[in-house]
Order: sequence, then C-alpha cells, then structure tokens
Amino acid sequence: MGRPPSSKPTSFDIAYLAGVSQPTVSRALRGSKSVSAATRANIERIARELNYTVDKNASSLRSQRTHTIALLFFEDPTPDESMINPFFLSMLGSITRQCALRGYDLLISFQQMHNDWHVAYQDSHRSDGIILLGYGDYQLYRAKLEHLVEMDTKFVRWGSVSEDSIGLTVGSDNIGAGEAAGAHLIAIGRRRIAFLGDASAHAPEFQDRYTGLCRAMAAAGLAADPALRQNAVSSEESGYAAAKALLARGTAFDAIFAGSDLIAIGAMRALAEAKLRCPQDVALIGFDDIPAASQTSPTLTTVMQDMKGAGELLVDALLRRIDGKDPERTMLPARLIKRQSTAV
Amino acid sequence: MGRPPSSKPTSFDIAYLAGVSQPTVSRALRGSKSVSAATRANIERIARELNYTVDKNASSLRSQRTHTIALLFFEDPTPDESMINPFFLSMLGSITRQCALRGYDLLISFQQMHNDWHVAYQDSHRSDGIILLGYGDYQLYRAKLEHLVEMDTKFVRWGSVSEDSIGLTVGSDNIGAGEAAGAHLIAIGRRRIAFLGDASAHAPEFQDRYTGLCRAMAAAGLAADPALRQNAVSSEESGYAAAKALLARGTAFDAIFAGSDLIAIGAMRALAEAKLRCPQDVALIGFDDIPAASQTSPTLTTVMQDMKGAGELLVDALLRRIDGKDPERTMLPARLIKRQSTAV
DNA sequence: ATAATATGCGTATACGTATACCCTATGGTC
DNA sequence: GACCATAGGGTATACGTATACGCATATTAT
Repeated sequence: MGRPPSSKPTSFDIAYLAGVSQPTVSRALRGSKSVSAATRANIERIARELNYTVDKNASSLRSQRTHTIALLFFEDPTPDESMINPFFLSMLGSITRQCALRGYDLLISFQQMHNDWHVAYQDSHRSDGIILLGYGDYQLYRAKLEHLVEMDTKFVRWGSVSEDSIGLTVGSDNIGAGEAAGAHLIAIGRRRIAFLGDASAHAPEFQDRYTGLCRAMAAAGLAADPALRQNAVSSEESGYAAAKALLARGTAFDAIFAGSDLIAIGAMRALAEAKLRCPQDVALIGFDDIPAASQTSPTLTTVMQDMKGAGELLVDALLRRIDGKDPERTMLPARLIKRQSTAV
Repeated sequence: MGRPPSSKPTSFDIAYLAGVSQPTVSRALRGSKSVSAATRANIERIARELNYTVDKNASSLRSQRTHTIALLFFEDPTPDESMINPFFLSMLGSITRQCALRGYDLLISFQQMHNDWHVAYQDSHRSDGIILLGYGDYQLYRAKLEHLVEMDTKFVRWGSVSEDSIGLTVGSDNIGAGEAAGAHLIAIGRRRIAFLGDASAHAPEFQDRYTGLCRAMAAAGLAADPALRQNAVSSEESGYAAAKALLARGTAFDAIFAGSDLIAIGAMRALAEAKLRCPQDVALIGFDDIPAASQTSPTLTTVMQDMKGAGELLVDALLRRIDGKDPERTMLPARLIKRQSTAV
C-alpha cells in the first residue's frame, strides 16, 4: 500500500512504518502495558516525526469520551449584547487553565435561559460534562436542571452551596463570609447593622450572607433588627434606592452590609447625599471586590471571593463526578478586604 | 430489531420508526432536497419526539467538518496566572455570539507561546479554523504562523493590518485613529505633539498610530519632531518613565499622544509631578478606552476600538477563509472619545 | 410509444480510532 | 515432558454519520 505522505497521517501510516498493526499503535500511544518498551518507543518516534495527532472525532466516537468540558454562561437579556458579567469572566482564566492541566478541552457557549441548551449539550456528545455559570437565579430553570439529572448528564454549577441543591453546586462560603463581615463591623463598635440585598429565594447567596451576619451578631449577643433589612438587586441604582428607603424610614443604623459591591456603591452615594460620613457615621461593607471598590471615596471594604480557586474547584468537582466519584469539597473560603469604609 | 429506547437515540432509531433507511434520515435532517416533504416532516417530528441530536463526533469524522472554531489566547508569562488581558476578554463576548449565530461551537484555549499549539490544533480535527489573540508581538512565533500557512490551516489573528502579514489579519484602523487623534490635538491649537510608544517592529500597532499622527501633522503643514518620540511599552510604569525622560530632555511640547491608555496614565502622573497642568499646558490622548480612562483626573481622551465589531469580523473573516473565499474587509474604524485631558 | 430525465430512496462503504477476543511464543512448574 | 500463565500483538469489529452510487418509479420530451 502506498503511503501518501501528503494527507494527514493516521495510525495506519504509523503502523505501516513501524511494521505493526494499527491497534498496536493505538495501544502504544495510549499507554497500554501490553506493548513492549521497544515497540512503544519506536512508534512514539515515528508519530513525532510525522507530526501525528490522534483524531479527536474518531477517538471520541469510538471511546464515547470527548475529553471536553462545556462551559455555559447564562445571562440576563441585556441591551448591550457583548457584555459579560466581569465576575464570571474572571473565573474563565482559571477554568481554562485547569482544563488544560487535566487534559480537557473547553467549549464555551452563551445561552439565553429560555433556550433548549439542556437538550443540545446532553446528547450531542460534544462534552463529557457541563459547567453552568449564571446569575444565580436557578429557580428559573429548575426544570431543566432536573432534566439533566434525570438523563444522568454530568454537571456542576456555581451558586449557593447551602441551598437545597439540584445536582452538584460549588460556591463561596457565603455564610462564613457574612459572619466575618459582621464580626468586623462589631469589632469596630457597630451595633445597628443594616443589610441591603434581595430576600427572596431567587438570591440564595444574599440570604446566606445575611444569615452569616445574623450569626455574627448573635455571637456578640446582638439581635438583628428586621427593619434594617432592605431588598435590593445587584445594581448601583438598586443600592441607591434601597439606602434611600432605609434612611427615609428613619430607623437608626451605624453600619451597612451590602449584598454586593454595586449595591454598596449605590448606598455610598445615598449616604453622601444624606450628609452622612462614611465610615464615621455609617460603616460600609460590600461583596465581590470588583475593581471599582478600590476606586471609590472612601475605598470600599468588601469580601473577595477566590475566583481562581473557584475555577479550579469547579473543574475538579466536575471531573470527579464524571469519573463517578463524589467531590471532596464544594465550598470556598472568602476573604475580607479591609479598606477605608470601615476604618475608624 | 428491538429498539432499546433507554440509550441515546441514533439515526437508525429514527429510520426504524419512520420506516426508511438511515441515510434518508441523515439527508432529511441535513436539508437535502432529494427527500420528499412528507418524509422529511415525519422524520423531523420523530427526531423531536426522541430528543434526537446528531452525534457531533460521528458527523465530524465522516464529513471532515467540525463546525467548531478554536480561539487561542496567547499571553505573556505572568505571575498571576489567572489574569487575562481585559482587552481581549471584551472581544470574547462578541466572538462567542457570532459563532453561535453562525452555528459554530467555540473551543477556547490559553497558550504559552512556546508550546506546540500549532501542531495540536492543526491536525487533531478539533476545529475548522483558529482565531489567534495575543499581545501583538507575532514576530516571536513567526515560524509557527508560517507553518500554519504551509499546512493550509485556516486562521485569522488580531493585529496590525497594514503590517506585512502572514496569513489573514483583522485589526483596527490604527493609522486612521492616529490621524484623528493628531487632527484633534491640532484643532485645539497644539503644535508640538509628542508620541510615547514602542518604535520597534515588535509593536506595529504603535507604529501605525504614530504614522497616523505624522500624517495629520503633515496635513496641517507641521513636521513631526523625532526628538518628541519616546519609546514605551504598554504599562503605566513605562509611560511614567517615558514622560519623565521626555521632560528631562527639555524639548518643549504641548501635547502627548500615548500609544495606549496605560502609557497615558503613567504620563499623566509624570506631568502632575512636573507641575504641568493637563490639558492647559500639555494635552493628552491615550488609546484603548480602558475603564480607568474615565476615572482619571482629568478624565482621559482616548481612542475606543470597536471590540464588538472586532469579534464579529474575526469570525466572519475566518468562516469566509474556511469556505475558500476571501474576506471583504479586515479593518475596523476606531472612534475618538473626547474627555477632559484635551478639553481646553 | 419510447427514450430521456428527474425524483426519492436504498445499498454499500468510508471516516480513524479503541477494544474484545484470539493466537503464538516463551518461560516456569510439577 | 505435559501444563499453564504471561507477554506481546494480530484480527475483527463497533462507534454513528454522510455520501457515492445505483435502481426503481414517475414525469416529461420526442
């Protein structure tokens, strides 16, 4: 048989040159121990010379393993279509790297929540598993998640770990972080601590942060005043409005713990307008440590989530799940970043 | 033959249920016109009922088309491994969306420049084409690019379009943008315009921006003074040092065009230290419109590149190249954003 | 009416790999 | 010396799809 050296080399080409059969080539390159060292070395040499690479499609088809992970971003329908939540973007780096490290390819896709992504990715053999990153409100597609579980599709998602979970969830220790934030405020002498953040089941992370705050207060013998809890979604506008509402209500407070930095920045503006000094009159803590948090005046004390660790943990957890094992760990510690807004 | 309905449905299952042969199913679902409307409708109905999706691996293997694009990020080896250049990240959104729109999957990978990515991606049939995003210095892997061309691998990269290109390049109209920046400075009465940016062939974008500036000056009957050109790489430190050097040299100037915002911000600091007012004494223009540009004091006039258009154009150009056609357009207009640093 | 198309589909096969199974030589065991 | 395990690797085949080809029937042209 003539070997046309022009076209991409296959395992047959190598087999021919090495004087063995094609399966032997496959075995040698995949590390099967039923190939002699000499044969394997020879095959590897020839493969290198020919610039041979295993055809991923054929390999995946035969083995039913793609060595690929799909990353699905979910997004609110936003006017500016090219925006991505910077918070999740920062995870992308570590996810990519962790995948590469583990020998997996990474497939990326943005999804509107109403799409049939759960069908498209479960059966088309594009990936061995799925990572879901979204805006937290998994209630909206609970049914689809349940469908994934039913079809035994492997997936992990980023979210609130303590929540009654569908499938596997990885997330920051929001309760612990909230507790640390509360403890810090108490340590600087604050007693009347307000919380700004969505109280509904649609935002379990916010719930957890509030729970942590309450826990810290309880530990200090304080009671959380329900009147000091004000709803807000994660935006500057919403934070501004929430702080305004709180002020209008007239209930006294000497600190605010905001569910996110955006909320905190909005609140900061409301405080300034009300001629309240931060931190002297009202100390302020945010969450996320977005870049703007170190640019505000005063700079914002906040909680930094370990995005690098998050990406790695998501990948690790998913790979364990794919291998039929259970992940050891799904919660990540977060770190309090102390800045001027709590420096008294 | 029994149909085990438990396992993932294949085209054979559909064929059986529809009473046709498997190839007919394939033809029907791929839109071949040699299938009757009735048969096609029936097949499509059954496919929907079974939640059937085409097995991507088998399809790609047979057709030798993956309908997947690989996006390769190149990065300087950086201590913080999870950092991604935010500039390229902002392109990711539009690239992803454009891929989805065109029915392509997107494979993402970070690469160190020394790796053998050119081998791994050209032959393993993972993708039909490659998008390369990096830090501009393609000289460093010129050989690998030539290898890609030689192997007839389809790829596009982001960079300086005017440069003597290997393969297909998409980029902003740096010359036009430089010209616009120069024209603006001249319009506000500036005559002695300094340029901060790398003059070597490693930074063709900077070269182009300078060329544009010279062109604008020439159009106004002015000559660019070579003494007012100062080397700098894209970092705040380097911009600071470059401005310092310029000031130390004592050559008079009333404006600075910086090759990037980071350089401009560094220069702004040097000006402040030298007790020079911006823009009154020295007007300043940057490039890129990074978020910080609107936070500086004074806010920074700069050039905004069309990242959304860039992503779309990269994908479009690559798909045309894959189809054997040549792209119509590879250059994107950039837009001058006027802020306080040139407001006199 | 007969030949020339076209329509709609079945038959056979290829894509490149991985694995179940089988076979042949060794070498050691009793 | 008959017996069995083991190493090393060949044979056959499956993974699920897409396409070249052929073959009827239906349609039109002549």
